[in-house]
Amino acid sequence: MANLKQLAQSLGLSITTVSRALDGYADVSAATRERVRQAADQAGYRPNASARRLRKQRAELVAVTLPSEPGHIGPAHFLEMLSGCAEHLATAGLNLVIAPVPSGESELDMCRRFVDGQRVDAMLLVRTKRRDERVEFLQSRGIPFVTNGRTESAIQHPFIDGDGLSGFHQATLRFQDAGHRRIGHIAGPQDYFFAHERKKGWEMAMRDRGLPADLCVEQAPTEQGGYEAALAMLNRPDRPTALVCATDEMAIGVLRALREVEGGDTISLVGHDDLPIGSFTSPALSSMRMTGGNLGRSFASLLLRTIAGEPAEKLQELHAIEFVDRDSHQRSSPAK
Amino acid sequence: MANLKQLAQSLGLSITTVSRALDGYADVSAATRERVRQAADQAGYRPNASARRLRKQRAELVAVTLPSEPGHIGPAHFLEMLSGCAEHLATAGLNLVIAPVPSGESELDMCRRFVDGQRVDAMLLVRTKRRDERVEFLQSRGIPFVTNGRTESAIQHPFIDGDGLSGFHQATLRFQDAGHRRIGHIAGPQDYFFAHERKKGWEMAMRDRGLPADLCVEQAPTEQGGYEAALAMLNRPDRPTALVCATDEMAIGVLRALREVEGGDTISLVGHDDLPIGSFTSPALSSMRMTGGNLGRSFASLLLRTIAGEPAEKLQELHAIEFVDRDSHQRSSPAK
DNA sequence: GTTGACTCCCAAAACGTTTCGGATGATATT
DNA sequence: AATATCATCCGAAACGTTTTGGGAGTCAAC
Repeated sequence: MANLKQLAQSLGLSITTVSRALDGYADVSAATRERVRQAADQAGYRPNASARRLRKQRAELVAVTLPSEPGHIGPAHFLEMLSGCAEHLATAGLNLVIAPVPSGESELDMCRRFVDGQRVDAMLLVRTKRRDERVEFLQSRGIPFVTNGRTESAIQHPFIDGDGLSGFHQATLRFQDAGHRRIGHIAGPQDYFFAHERKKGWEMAMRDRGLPADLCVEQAPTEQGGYEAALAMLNRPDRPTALVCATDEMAIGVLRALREVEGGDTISLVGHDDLPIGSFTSPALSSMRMTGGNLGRSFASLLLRTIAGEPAEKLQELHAIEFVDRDSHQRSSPAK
Repeated sequence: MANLKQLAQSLGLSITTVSRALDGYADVSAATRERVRQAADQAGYRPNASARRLRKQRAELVAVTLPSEPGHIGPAHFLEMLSGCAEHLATAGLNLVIAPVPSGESELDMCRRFVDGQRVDAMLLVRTKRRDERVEFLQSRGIPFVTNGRTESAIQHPFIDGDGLSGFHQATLRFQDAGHRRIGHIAGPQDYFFAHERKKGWEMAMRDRGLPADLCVEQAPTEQGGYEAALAMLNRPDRPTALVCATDEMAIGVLRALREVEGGDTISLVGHDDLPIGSFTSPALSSMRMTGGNLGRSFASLLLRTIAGEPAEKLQELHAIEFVDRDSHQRSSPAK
């Protein structure tokens, strides 16, 4: 409501002094500072955001791009992560704006809009592709950004990622140790870094034991995708006895397929992401998850540090994957 | 990168003319307009957002408050709704910022921060309570806002809501028509408007047929809450034969309880929200959903219209509820 | 009584845009 | 030939803040 000029006038002080008093500068006497603070409190004064942003040449905003895949925007806990991120950013005076890609516009155009209009101080990119044009653009412009998931970019950039390769490697080995030989992989779209990495982990484990890595179907990372991929795979004569699934959402679709095909209830399954819903499926879904605590907070911290100018090399977090043992990974001993 | 001054200089024009040319005013000749546009395009010029916001006294931002209930932020499709809203707002030059409530701060303080700092042109409130202090505050300040869910506020305000009372009334009647007499309700927290409304619908239907409305347990609107509520209700001697559940998430918890108690597989169940996951549970979850198409887009439209000054009375949408028949609502004929 | 240090305060510029109120010629009207 | 009309353009103010570069006054030291 009120602005600095009015506040200054009512106090018989200059705008400068009021501004500096509120910012706690030492060159205003303690008495005046207190008097100003009281008046500001009482008037409910808050500095006008646009004016400060203009003057300080900072947008006080960070944008997160939302993928526009039809009907699917990311795992169910994604919003929770964003919320944590926004909350932590807010302590530094930054707000988080969500930036879905409008139909008819590319993700690149959207980044451009935000960057060239100086609407943001940094960006958060999710669902990175192996070769990601958003990353290339932001690097060329020198805008700070952090990605959720690595890329194959030649230039380093800050990221947080789970070590999906190791995770899927280990998970596949576990199935092998339990006696499984025909272990299938329900893969996500291979242009996504995470999906490619998880598939490589599975492949590596199969090769480790001299087994063929041929039971693989690629599909959209959704319940429906998992369902369709599983149906396709289970109709093969060399049907797998265990499935390693790129995401929990796909795994939930797989569960449905397992209920529908004969003998499906003997097939073991593990997903990835540890969605809360996993405890409530039937059978309860075994899964994997990234270690490392509050993800949103970590993103916020990385964003703040990259804005502050820390080098990318120090802002890369690769977290180990841990297993979440529930029921679906040991439904029966593998036949033959 | 470039600003108006540089652009004007390089064209040998005044700042005024360049600005007006880009905004398509009629008092700059077609030839100059074209010349300016070309130069602007080529320089990748975008007006500085902060400067425009300051000058136009508009924040070009809308904030949506995120509930801070521990571990739960809303139904799984909530982000999708936000994305649709953000996308539509963007066509009017507005961005959507997400505003989680920091720990130690009330939702009210948060609204205050946004409003008094003139950081937003409007707010979107979700998970409204029957008596909602955020609503009261925004009304007192005269800031445009739209709510997801009605309130009991004496003053009208724009909202979008589903007619939960009718929906739950109808659903309960359907169970009665199928022969059920003991129909329970798994209720959400009653200070939420939607939860209260849904319970009233169930109660009304029970009373319609002279049945007691005593089989009701209130719990957190989460899978866990539904699970616990169901366990409590199923251990009663007068165990229900059918359950009407305030949300799908609670219903998914109920499904788990039904698997764990003896005879649980004969109990019918319906939820509300039509989460995508409902097709993939076992049994597939019958549900209800609000009619009315793209919810996010509707919110955006209401927000724009209330910012434009349309009266609240014209900005209230109460949508009918439709049923989504899958398997869980007819698991067996009711015993006795 | 001059100098220097120190405390407290302020005028003015700057951030980049939009917009108000003309100014300047050229053309049409009387 | 004077006047009105029109098409183009522009200077300057304004939005509300932060920050630069002092200015005035007090006090102590020389």
